[in-house]
Amino acid sequence: MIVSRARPLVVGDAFGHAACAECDARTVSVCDALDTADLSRLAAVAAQRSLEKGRVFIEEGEKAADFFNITAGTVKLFKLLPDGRQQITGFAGPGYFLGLAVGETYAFSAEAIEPVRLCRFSRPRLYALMHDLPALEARLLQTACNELVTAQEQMLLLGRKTARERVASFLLLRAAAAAPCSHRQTEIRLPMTRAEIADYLGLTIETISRVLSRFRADKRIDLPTPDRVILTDRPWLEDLAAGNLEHV
Amino acid sequence: MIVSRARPLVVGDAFGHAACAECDARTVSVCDALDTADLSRLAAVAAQRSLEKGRVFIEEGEKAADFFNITAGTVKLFKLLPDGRQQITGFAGPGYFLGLAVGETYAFSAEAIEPVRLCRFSRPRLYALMHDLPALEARLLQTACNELVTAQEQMLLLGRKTARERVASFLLLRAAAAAPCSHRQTEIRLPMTRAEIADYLGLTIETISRVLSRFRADKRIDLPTPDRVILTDRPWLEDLAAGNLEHV
DNA sequence: GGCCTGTTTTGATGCCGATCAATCAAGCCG
DNA sequence: CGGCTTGATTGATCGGCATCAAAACAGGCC
Repeated sequence: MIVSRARPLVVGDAFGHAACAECDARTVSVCDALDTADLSRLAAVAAQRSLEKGRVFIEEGEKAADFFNITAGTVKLFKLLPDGRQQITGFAGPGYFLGLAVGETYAFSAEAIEPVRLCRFSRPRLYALMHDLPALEARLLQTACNELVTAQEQMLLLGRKTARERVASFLLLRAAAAAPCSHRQTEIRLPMTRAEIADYLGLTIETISRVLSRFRADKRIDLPTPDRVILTDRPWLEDLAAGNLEHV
Repeated sequence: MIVSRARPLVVGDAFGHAACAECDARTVSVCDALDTADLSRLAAVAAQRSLEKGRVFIEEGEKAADFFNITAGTVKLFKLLPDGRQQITGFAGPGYFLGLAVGETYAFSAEAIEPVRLCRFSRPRLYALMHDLPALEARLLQTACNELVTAQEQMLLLGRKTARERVASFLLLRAAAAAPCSHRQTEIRLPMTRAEIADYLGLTIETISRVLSRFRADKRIDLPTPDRVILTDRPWLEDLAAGNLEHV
């Protein structure tokens, strides 16, 4: 449930740019790399869309025709095996740039797990713009490197961490993702279901639930509702996530 | 054991460029994106090095001062947990561009698992060059996207595939990596130990060995020596790796 | 050859997390 | 209110891979 915040009415100097001026994701997205004039050019090739929860808007193997920039809500990025096994490779919130694909087709699928708003860019148009705006290309490279680092961290988690370490890492990751909004908060919101957490961490629903219950019993976290978590012992969680404990 | 091939003596038109002309990795690396004139500029900021087996030349957390381009041999990229658990995030052979790091520090370590030759670029110099040569920057973005796709595939493997599926995927990946050299070969060489395969696939040495033995008993592969594998039933391996079997 | 060292293979056992299954809590709607 | 649905929690049991242990093998060296 995204709070639909009241937005100030802004009269833009260019079509589309008005939307950028009031965009919540403006300062944390690739758009931040551009000055006002160039942002207008970017906005000119963008189209805004709203997606209801559950909507799949990228399908693995489809022709990669568009890039996306999330401005509100959360999406999951995932890959499937023929028998239905699912691996979620990441959750993308406001500011996330999406669609960096090699070759002609998407390598993953994407689904809105909440109501989502996003900007859509046609691939050839964005490429053309990249050619003109080195700052944009540099920013995308930077974004890709960030993702790469995140992906490597996730491989360590999936390949070598225990269930408890994975869940601790996940909670801290969520806290970090929410941090830019209001610093040092101990309470986090989980917009995804247990099944989605499980598919992200390479575990099962039951294991997620059990580990969270155990954390609560040990007074490391609190769970007022299933989708709200309060980190009551963050140092301990950090040690666990880093692999410093695991004899406890 | 890399075969040290005899190289033709070439007189380059610029210092360093001579080395490029005789470089085995030239056509499959980022260097391929540049024309002769620009390649000279790239070569001018490069330094060649040889590394013995076992040499760690990038350490996670260290200041990211250099980029590297492998020209011969194989290196492993990995992350460690404090208690020694290791996750290998990838193996890099000739042509691989290395060091794409966000921020100031490397996010992973790198070690030569064979005798290695590589080109080293100082980070600020390469950045400066990127500014001048859009083709280079575009190529690096492309490289980063490729890595991202590979990383996502690996997350699926680590999070959701069984031990047998992982090993099958690994063998096919090795075959594909060797393919550019001589197409459709059924024999592959494994320059890494069982321990390294295990740390790459999120398994143990024993499991790797057992699965390979089982594959051989089932006449899916042959193992003339521990580091040479012949894929005798590639279609079956492909089905298994894709997750289409696993009732067998 | 014979010894040494490190890797791979094979075997016996155990445990963590998966699976199967039941209960619980929270909407939603008639 | 009660029946229905969906997601979360808790319990009982199982199995795949890890762990522990030992044997087989290979290469290097004298």
